[in-house]
Amino acid sequence: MKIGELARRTGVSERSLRYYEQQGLLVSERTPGGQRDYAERAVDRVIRIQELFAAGLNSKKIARVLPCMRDADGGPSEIATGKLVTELAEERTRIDQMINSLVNSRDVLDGVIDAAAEAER
Amino acid sequence: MKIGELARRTGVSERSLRYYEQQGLLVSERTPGGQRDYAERAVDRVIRIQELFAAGLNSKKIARVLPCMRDADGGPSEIATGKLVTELAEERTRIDQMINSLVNSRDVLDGVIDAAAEAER
DNA sequence: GTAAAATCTGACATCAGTGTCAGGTTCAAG
DNA sequence: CTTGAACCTGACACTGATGTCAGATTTTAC
Repeated sequence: MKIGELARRTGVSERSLRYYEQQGLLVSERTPGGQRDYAERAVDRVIRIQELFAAGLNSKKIARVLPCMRDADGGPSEIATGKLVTELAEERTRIDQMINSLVNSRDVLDGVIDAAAEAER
Repeated sequence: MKIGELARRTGVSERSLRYYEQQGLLVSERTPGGQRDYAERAVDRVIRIQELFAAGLNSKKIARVLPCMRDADGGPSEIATGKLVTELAEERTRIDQMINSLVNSRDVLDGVIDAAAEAER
């Protein structure tokens, strides 16, 4: 599939898809004319990348993690080194805290929304 | 309490505290000499602000939400308008999606970490 | 073959919170 | 007093993913 379709199906801009490739996060075949041609699995991969970005990992770290995760089809093509595992454990902790923080914020917003509904009646 | 102590107790830099004040998110008394003097409740407030930032709200929106939330001591000093409620509901949806995304990423990292532990033995 | 749509590369802009530094003032302890 | 620590304002830099635009090329539809 070409870049336009991938962008549409993932909700990620073409700009970002090219950037991901430049950062070594995403690979593509090329047509004889030089246009990108993506495999079907690219869809899942792009979504994972987006999620990892949202989780606060930068592209360098994502590039190191990606080969270690189980792909849609097969098992992981690489095993994380001890150093990477340590770093990922830290990220994991951070993500956990982030989730707690988000849950708090969600509760706060709910409180404000409820108070407004309460006041209305 | 002065800015240094507040920074220490909240883990937020002095720079950020001054920025919050500039954005109308945080108020402070001033000593005769012009130095900031915070009330005890500022601690909780700063933490809330940080959480709302982490949840992706910008300072302008936070400034609108803050007066509508229940403070540590009393009830909310303002009730959210219909327009604000609509916006907050959207934010809430976004935060929910964000949480889901983070949970996914956490699971992915766990998978990588587990696979490494698995491989080691 | 032609025209429109899609894609290519490269460059520059943006966002918004935060880091950092400079030069000056205030505060608190001895 | 004096001195060092803490604080003040103002300004500039940065980060790094993403938006956007220009000009050229490829692809697709007719």
